[in-house]
Amino acid sequence: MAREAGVSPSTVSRALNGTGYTAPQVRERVRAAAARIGYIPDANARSLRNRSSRSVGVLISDLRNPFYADLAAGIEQVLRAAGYHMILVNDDGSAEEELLAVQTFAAMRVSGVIITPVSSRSVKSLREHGINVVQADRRAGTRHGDAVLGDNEQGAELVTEHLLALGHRRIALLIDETKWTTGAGRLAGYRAAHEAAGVPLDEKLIAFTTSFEAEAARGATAELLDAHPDVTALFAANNVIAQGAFQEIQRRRIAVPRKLSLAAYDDVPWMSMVRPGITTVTQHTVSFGKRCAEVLLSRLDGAAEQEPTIIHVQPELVVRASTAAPR
Amino acid sequence: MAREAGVSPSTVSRALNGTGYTAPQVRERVRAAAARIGYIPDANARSLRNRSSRSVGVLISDLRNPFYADLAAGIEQVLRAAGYHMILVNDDGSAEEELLAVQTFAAMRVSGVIITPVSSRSVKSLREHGINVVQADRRAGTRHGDAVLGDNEQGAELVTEHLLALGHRRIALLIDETKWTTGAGRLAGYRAAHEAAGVPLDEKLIAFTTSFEAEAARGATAELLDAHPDVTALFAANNVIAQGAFQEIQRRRIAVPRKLSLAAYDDVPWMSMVRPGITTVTQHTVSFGKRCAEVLLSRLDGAAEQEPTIIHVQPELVVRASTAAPR
DNA sequence: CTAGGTTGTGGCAACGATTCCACATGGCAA
DNA sequence: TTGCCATGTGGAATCGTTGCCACAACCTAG
Repeated sequence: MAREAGVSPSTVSRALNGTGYTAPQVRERVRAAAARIGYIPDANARSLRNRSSRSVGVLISDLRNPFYADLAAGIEQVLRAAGYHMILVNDDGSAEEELLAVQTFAAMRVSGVIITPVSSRSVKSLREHGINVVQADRRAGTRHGDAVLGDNEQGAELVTEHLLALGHRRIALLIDETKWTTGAGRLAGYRAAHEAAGVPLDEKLIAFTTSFEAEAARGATAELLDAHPDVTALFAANNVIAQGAFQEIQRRRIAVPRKLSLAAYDDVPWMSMVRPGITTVTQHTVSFGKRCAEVLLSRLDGAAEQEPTIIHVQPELVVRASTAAPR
Repeated sequence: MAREAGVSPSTVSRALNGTGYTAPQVRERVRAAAARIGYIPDANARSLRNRSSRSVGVLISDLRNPFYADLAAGIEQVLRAAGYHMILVNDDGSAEEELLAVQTFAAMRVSGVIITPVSSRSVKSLREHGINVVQADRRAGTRHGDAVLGDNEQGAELVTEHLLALGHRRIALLIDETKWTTGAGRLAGYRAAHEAAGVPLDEKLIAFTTSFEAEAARGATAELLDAHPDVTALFAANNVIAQGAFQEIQRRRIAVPRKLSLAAYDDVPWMSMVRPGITTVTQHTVSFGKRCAEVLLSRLDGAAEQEPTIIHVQPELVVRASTAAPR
């Protein structure tokens, strides 16, 4: 390239990047030569020299789950606009895969990582490598560092309050885990709403699913309905569980909301397509993703040693037709 | 790192990569030192030296569309297992964004790109930069090079045959574009099935939507139903159009399939959640994505100058409850 | 006329890993 | 003893870019 333009490599660099002195006609000559031979500066050489790349690692659990897909879509949109690109890795909820991805990101000298963490080891490991981390949606172990989180407790409280206000007294909670801050928060909100309303809570109405699959949630719903026929409302703690619950309810031809109310957490497309539409809590997932990317970018821009940014995304109750007063 | 292990950089490289001679105890010493200081080889330096990276660019139109999300999920799964990682870029169906992404990929010296192409320029540009390209789902302009495609003509024929066999004679086609091979193929299949059945086709029943949004499809559906009340079946040429059509049908409280049959292309979750379930053509999208990655990987492995691989994924009709004989 | 500043360019080292080549050591056969 | 091969290690060049430094040309003020 330097040969093609008849100048030194230094001058090429200055001309193309606009740093330092360059005579206008030389700059033009270099530009013309670059266009002529289709020259594109090598990003690897640049990263090597600068000790940082324009890449950001994004580590999520399951791209097929619309929640994560929307999150990634929001992240990518903001990163792309800022001239970064996204290395996307699915960890399938596995801590081992997550650690492997961390290795990869470290090797690539990414300028940051946005992660829906599975284990705290990965987050710790990233920090040890001096990589900026933004935890998205939930936090694993560590209480510090940048994070963009939903207010799970408040969201679950909104749903539960809504059901209690309709007159429900036997409200079951279907949930997959409570180790993560998401599950723990939603459970806490469910409890808090009962407490606030002075309604006693039957612990047996908290049903745990055995895996992250919708099919497991369907099974759990079946067991719950068999064991407690007096339940009048079901609160599914995420979109996958809601799917399983909905399928089981459909299979049994239970009239919703006449015989049973159903509410969910996270708004995904099928919830507004089915009849009755599902009452749920939306977290505006695409904007959620955008916020994550913005927090990371401002960390990259600004002085590294700022206070950690913790953003709480406001959950919002979307009332549809799947919830009504019990008979 | 070389200092830490007390050996030369050359030896570190040989020990860690297992290339050339290395004494077992030295190899062990190097490994131990690497583990002790958390050493991870710099991928940029490696890529610079090797003139190739372990990255693959993936360029899709819209991550929020479950078709693309599933495709990307399949691709990522196979790439990750093979030690590659995925740079994911959304082009929002814009040729400009697509070209920008091509620049990025070229700069990164990715070992290949998997693309659902918008314009043929991008594909040509990638080839000119000596980058391996696999076209996924559709082809833009160029007829050669590796590709993994659905058999759109056959898929559309399956749907149309199914409707014709049920006795429908006024079958409308809702479609967004016919410039891409997907749209063109589906239109051709719709025509071919009519031809084969000897049923005359009313060209006015082919309705074009004005954008890629579901809302546009809803509008197009409304106009179509107003203009041609004698239509007994609707064939939506993709999942987004199907969503718009379904919403309009729901809004009008048209009884499906009693008064109107509805069929779609591509199977996405809501289609099996709603009642009646939507009859559609599945392309097994996740496997579709896996195939794309496999084709690329074998191109990277094998001699570069092999014949182009063209894979046609077999479409499959999924009959659900949204289609029935007309009254 | 000279000193010092401004503008513009090239040379060189460095980033970190790889790979060829040179070279050292030791064993073994002639 | 000499020569050769196998084994193992280090040195140096290289990949492409950047940024510091030196230096050259020219201008301007004293």
